[in-house]
Amino acid sequence: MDVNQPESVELTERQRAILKLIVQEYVASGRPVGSKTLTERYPVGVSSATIRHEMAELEQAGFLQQQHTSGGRIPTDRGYRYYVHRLMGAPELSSGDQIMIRHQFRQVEFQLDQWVDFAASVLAETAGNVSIVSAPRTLVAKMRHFELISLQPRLALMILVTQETVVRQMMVHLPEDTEQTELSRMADALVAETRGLSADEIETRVGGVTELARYVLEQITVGLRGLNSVERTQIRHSGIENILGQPEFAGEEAQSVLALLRGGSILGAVLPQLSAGSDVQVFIGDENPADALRRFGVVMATYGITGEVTGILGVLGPTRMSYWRSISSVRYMALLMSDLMEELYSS
Amino acid sequence: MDVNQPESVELTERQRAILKLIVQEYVASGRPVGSKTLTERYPVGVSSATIRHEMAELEQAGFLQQQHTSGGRIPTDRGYRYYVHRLMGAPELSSGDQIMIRHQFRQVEFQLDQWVDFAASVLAETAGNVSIVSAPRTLVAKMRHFELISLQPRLALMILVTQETVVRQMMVHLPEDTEQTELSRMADALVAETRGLSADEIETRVGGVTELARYVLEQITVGLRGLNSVERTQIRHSGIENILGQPEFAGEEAQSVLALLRGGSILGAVLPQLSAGSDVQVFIGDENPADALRRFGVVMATYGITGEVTGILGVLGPTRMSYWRSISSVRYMALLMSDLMEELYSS
DNA sequence: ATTAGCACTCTTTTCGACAGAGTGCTAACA
DNA sequence: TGTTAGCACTCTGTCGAAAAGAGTGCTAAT
Repeated sequence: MDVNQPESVELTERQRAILKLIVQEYVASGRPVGSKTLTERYPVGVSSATIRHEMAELEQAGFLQQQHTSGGRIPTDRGYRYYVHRLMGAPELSSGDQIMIRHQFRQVEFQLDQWVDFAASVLAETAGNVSIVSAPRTLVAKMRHFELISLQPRLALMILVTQETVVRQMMVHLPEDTEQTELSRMADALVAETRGLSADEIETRVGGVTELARYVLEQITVGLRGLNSVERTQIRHSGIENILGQPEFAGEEAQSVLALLRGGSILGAVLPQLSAGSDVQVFIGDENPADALRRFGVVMATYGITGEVTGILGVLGPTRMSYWRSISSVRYMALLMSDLMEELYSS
Repeated sequence: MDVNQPESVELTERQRAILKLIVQEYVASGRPVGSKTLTERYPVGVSSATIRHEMAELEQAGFLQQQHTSGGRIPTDRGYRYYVHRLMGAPELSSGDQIMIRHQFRQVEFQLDQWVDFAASVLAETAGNVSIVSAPRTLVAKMRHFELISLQPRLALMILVTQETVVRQMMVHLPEDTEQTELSRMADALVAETRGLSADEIETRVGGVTELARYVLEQITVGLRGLNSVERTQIRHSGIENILGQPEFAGEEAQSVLALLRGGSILGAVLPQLSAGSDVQVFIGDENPADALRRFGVVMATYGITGEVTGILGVLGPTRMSYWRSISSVRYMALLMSDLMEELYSS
């Protein structure tokens, strides 16, 4: 277990049991849970008065909170945190689910883009939340191949393939009228010269011979840089429906999620906190750096091959969400995607 | 004006004025409109009783409907239809908006994919609804160029570029270990042979020499066919938040929209009705072929170059939506996208 | 043809009462 | 000393009646 910062305060065995039940009950029902329901619904060996007593202490310690004087208690962010860290148990997807998911991936076309899309939708499904997945990004994109295809005398389509087989296409306005044959010849020459180089290296090491070649090289560096700039990183998301049904996201709240996802600003909100390579990371409510996420729980992980290609993936839901489900799903999906990357890039 | 089927019934001048006001008022407020509010809010020259009388006739004629015995009237689908066809006036975006949009497009990278995305978001914004945009599709994709890039001895990345400069990448498992040089040589030869041909033509006319070449050709036909099969047509959408705030899409209704968009089934629901090349087409409530769209208004248009490349684009909203805004936005956007296609494909 | 007036219908809001759920505290109990 | 039963109290949610508001159809007068 390495699901973020530990919790120092010690609770009695019974308090922990009660906290656990409260979290689970609240996550399941969505309604604040009181001492009586707890004793009725679960075979705790004590009376409601005792539970009340313990609840009061848990509240004192900051694990529970009351929204109204009467009306049961709900976990605080800290309560969730304790639950996730100490009470929840090891989150692991059932092997049935694992096999099913892995099998589904085999059905999908062998292609990065599709994997990312698919991962987003599978993750949304298994975690029952909104999922977000970024396409993996290389630290430094390196040229593998490029093509120039003449469209008009002064317009060409440039197709750029990196070492990591990421393909990017862009239109290039040419400084002078140029024939396809000429373009092809130049491309061949430049490919030979720039293979395996990064944008920086191309810029310093390679001197263009003709003006045209210089211009094309410049475009290539632009293209390569574009591939590893964070701003351009695309985020796919899926499963907004999952979150929409829930009571806490009635009207306005729903819009805020949508806005978050559309602008792609989740990335900015979440990314700074993520340390690559570690296990699944969980941010609950206030723990989120971004204000907009204060009322959400975020479960993220990185995937890929450390030091080479990495992407992020995770889910986003109300603070009151099933962390067990989310964490197990995210963890497994990160593992799976890493495997796939390994497979794709082993060369 | 050519916004779909005309309406035969004749109304008096006053009835039309009243219908127009009712539609506008209802679209704006979302609440059924009664005779009194109408006389209070607008300078109609008659009393509420007269309005009531006329309303009763409009209801008889099928343009209005009452949800409850008391509580004002709302337009029927037919009422909207009449409004759109006869009362609304020519929908045209303000020239300011037009210039702004066109200018924004200049800022975007010169690339098809980006245009489609961008069109979706601009359209959602200006129409204030959910927008859907399909990438333009050629009737028959024709080969222009392809590349094979060796990844592993038996795995290559194939990049396929059509005459229309649509790029598709796919992984190809090779039947035997093959070197990059060998792949390149074969690709060059096959490109020369297949340039300008469609999948069908490639299949019949070109006989592969080696087993490998035959296999690659087969993959190419698969790739080309994939590009013009309807099922694969991707739909981008944008602006779900716009629709979410509205009262009619409180809980469950919202989910149905999401489901529609996610599955990509809107395409299937809308496409059959669309006749290419004509002006903007409007489907109001029951006029929609698909059951799922019965409570929506749909405004669609095709764009592109007739007979060569066409895509669709449009918006989707509650029946109670501003048709004027939607139609003018869709019309302008279709025009703009057609211009861009023209520019891209003029060669 | 229009309109003022009227009786009627329905929806929405408001308000009080009441049940339900939960709490804290205290006193008794083991 | 930890546990429990009991009690008074608080707050929420629901139910129903009453009132308000909006709209309608009809009729009779203009």
